[in-house]
Amino acid sequence: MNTSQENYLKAIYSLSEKSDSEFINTSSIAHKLNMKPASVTEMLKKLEVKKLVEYKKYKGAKLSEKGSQAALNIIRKHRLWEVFLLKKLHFKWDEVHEIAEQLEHIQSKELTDRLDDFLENPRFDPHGDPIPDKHGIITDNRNTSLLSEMGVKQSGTMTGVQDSSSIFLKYLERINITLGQKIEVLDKMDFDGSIILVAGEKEVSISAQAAQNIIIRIN
Amino acid sequence: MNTSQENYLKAIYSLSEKSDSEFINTSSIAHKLNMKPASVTEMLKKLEVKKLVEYKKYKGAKLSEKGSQAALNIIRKHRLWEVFLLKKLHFKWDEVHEIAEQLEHIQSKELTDRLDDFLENPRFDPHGDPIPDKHGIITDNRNTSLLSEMGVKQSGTMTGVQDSSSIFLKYLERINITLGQKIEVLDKMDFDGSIILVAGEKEVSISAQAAQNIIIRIN
DNA sequence: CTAAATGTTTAGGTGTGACTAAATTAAAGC
DNA sequence: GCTTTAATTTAGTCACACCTAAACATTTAG
Repeated sequence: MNTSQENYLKAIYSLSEKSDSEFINTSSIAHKLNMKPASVTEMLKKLEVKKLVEYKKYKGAKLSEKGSQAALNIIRKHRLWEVFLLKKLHFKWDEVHEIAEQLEHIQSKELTDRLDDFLENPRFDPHGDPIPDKHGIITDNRNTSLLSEMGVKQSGTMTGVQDSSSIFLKYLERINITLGQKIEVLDKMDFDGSIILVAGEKEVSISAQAAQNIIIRIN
Repeated sequence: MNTSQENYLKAIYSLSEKSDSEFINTSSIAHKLNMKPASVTEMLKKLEVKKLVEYKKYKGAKLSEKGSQAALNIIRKHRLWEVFLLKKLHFKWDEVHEIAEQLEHIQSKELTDRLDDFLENPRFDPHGDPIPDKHGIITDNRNTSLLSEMGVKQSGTMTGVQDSSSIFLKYLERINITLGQKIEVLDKMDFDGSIILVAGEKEVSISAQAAQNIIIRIN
C-alpha cells in the first residue's frame, strides 16, 4: 500500500473515533486531507476493491477489519516515532508531529517492533495518545474526559490533546498547560463557554474551542 | 524533490565515483535503477531543468554542484540510518540496507543533524563507507585498497564492501570476513585470480570477483 | 570509409492520484 | 409532497513516472 492510501485509512479511522454514525462521508474525509470530494470518491472505490473499506454510494465509507488493522499499524508507527523524536532526539513537543507523518509510512514490521523495544514499549505518545501494540490492540483504561466536559471544582491531569497542530501546542505551552500538568476547573462562563482553571500555580482562562481539544485524566 | 528523483541523483553519484569519464550514460543509470533507458532520458531532462544535472544528448548526465550536494545529503542520511539500525536497533549487517533505502528519503535537516549527534557523529557506516558531514564533506583519509589489488604477504583490516547485497554480506560472514577482521594475503592464483588469505585464524580462498568487492585498510 | 551493431531519443500509451465542471442524488424547508 | 439547497458522483483533464516500439545517432569492424 502507498502513502496516499495509508493517509486515507488513517483519516477515516480518526474520523470514525469522533463520529457516532457508522459511515464517514466523502466531504469530511476531503476536508481532513485537504482534498476535493471528487478525489475522495475515486479513492474510496479503489480502497473498496482492495477490501480495505466498505463503500456505499452517497453514504461514504467504513473501514473493514483489514482496513482497521492497517490504520492501527500506521498510527502505531506514527506514535512510536513521535516518542523516539522526543525522548531520544530531544525534539520539542510541537515539532514531532510533522516528521512522524513521514516516518509512519516506512514499511518494515521488524523495524517497528524493534523500535518499540528500543523505546521500552511506551504506552502513550508525547501528546497523550495510546500506542497500539504489535497486534493493533489499544489498552487505554484511563478515566479521561475533555476539559470542555468537566464540571466546576473537578480536577485532574492533562494527558493529551485532540489537535496536534504546532500553533495549538505552542499556545498551550505558553499558558502553562502541558502534559502531566495538574489542573482544577474554577469556573465555567455561561455566555461563551470559556473555562477558568488553575494550571499548576497560575490561574488561566481558556476558550470553549480550546477546551474541546484538551484531554484530562480525572482524579 | 521526490523519492524517484533522489534515487536518480544517488545512482549518478555512485556511478561517477567508479567511472573515469565525466558524463554517465543513460543505460548504466537505467541498469542501476532497474529501469528502461527511455525513462532515464526523460528524467534527466527534468533534472536538467531543476539544475541538478548537466545533460548532453547521446552523452549522458553529470551532476551539477547543486546535484552533488543533494546526492551527498541522501547518502549521509542513508549511512546514518544504517548506523542507527545496527547500533541501536541491533539489526544484522545485511539487513540494514533495504530499510535505509526508505529512511534516506525522509525530509528534515533538523532530524538528520540530531540523528548524527545521537549516534555520536559516526564517521563510517556499517559497510565501511564514510559518512558525509552536514556540509556534504567526506573525510576519508584511510589508506585503503581493494582486496583484489593487494599483493602476496600484504596484510590489513577489512573496512568495507562495494556490494551491499544481502547475499554477498551473508557469504562474507559465513567465511569469517567481517568488518574489522584482520587479514593477510597468502597467495594469488594466476589461473583464475582467486586469492588465498588468512582471516583471523582461518585460511580461506576467495574468488577474484568477490575480492573486487572487498575494501581493505593496508597496514 | 562505409555498413552493421549498439546505444539513445522520440512518440505514443498506461496507471495513479489529483483537479474542475456538470450531472445526479439526497436532505431540508415550506 | 414538492421544491430548493447541499452533498456526491461522473466525466473529462492534467502531471508524473514509468513503459514499448520505432526513429535516429554514434561507435565499431571489416
